[in-house]
Amino acid sequence: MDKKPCKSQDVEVRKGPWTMEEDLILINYIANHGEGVWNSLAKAAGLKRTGKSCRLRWLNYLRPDVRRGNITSEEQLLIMELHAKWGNRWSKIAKHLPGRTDNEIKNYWRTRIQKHIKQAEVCSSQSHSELLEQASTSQVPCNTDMRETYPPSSFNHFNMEAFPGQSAMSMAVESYENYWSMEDLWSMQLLTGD
DNA sequence: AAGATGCCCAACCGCTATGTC
DNA sequence: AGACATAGCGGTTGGGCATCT
Repeated sequence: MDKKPCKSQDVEVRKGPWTMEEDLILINYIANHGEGVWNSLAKAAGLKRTGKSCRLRWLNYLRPDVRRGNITSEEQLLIMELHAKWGNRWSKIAKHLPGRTDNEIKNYWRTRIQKHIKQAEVCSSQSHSELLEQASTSQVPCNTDMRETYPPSSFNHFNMEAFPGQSAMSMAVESYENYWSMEDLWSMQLLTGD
C-alpha cells in the first residue's frame, strides 16, 4: 500500500489536519469522477496526500451521508449491544448505525463507555443494593459490574443519561458548531463545481 | 491568572484481507 | 501459485480545548 519509500522525484506527501481547500478539492473530484482507486484519485485530484489518507478523510468526514453530532441513547444502546455480540468489530458495528463511522464509534467507545466500565470495576467492590440505589438516583455513574450486566436486556434499568459525559458531549457539539459544516462545504462544492 | 491535567477526536500507522495479473 | 497493489480494519497518537488547582 503506502509501504514504498518516497522516491526523490515523488511529490512531498502532506500529513496532519486537512485544510478546507483540500476538502473542497476532494469533494469536487469525487462529485465529478466518483470514488475510483484512491492512490490515483489523490494524484489526479492534485492532492499531496496518500490515497489512504484521502479515503479516510472521505469516509469519516466528507461523505454527504455522514451524521455528525451527539450519539443518541438509542445508538448508544445499539453500540453496546453489538459490541457485546461482536467485540471490537467497529466497521461491522458501524454498518448497523447509518451515518456513523467506525472511527467515530471506536472513539466513542474508548472515551465514554470504556471509561464507565473501568469505573464499574472499581465500584464492583461496593454492595449491590448500594449501587442500585446510586443508579436509581442517577447521581453516581457507577453501575453494577457492566461486563456482567452487559447483555442488552440487562440495560433496561440502566439510566444511560446518568453518564456524566454530558459536559464532554456538549463540548463536542460546541466545538463542532465552530467548524464550517458539511452542508457549507457541499454548497460551496455546488457553487464551484464544474 | 496561569500552569497542570484530563478529555476528546481527527488522523496516522501497521497489519491483514482481497483482488488482479 | 505467488507476487504485487489496493482496500479495509483496529490500535494508537498528538493537538486542541476545557476544567481543575
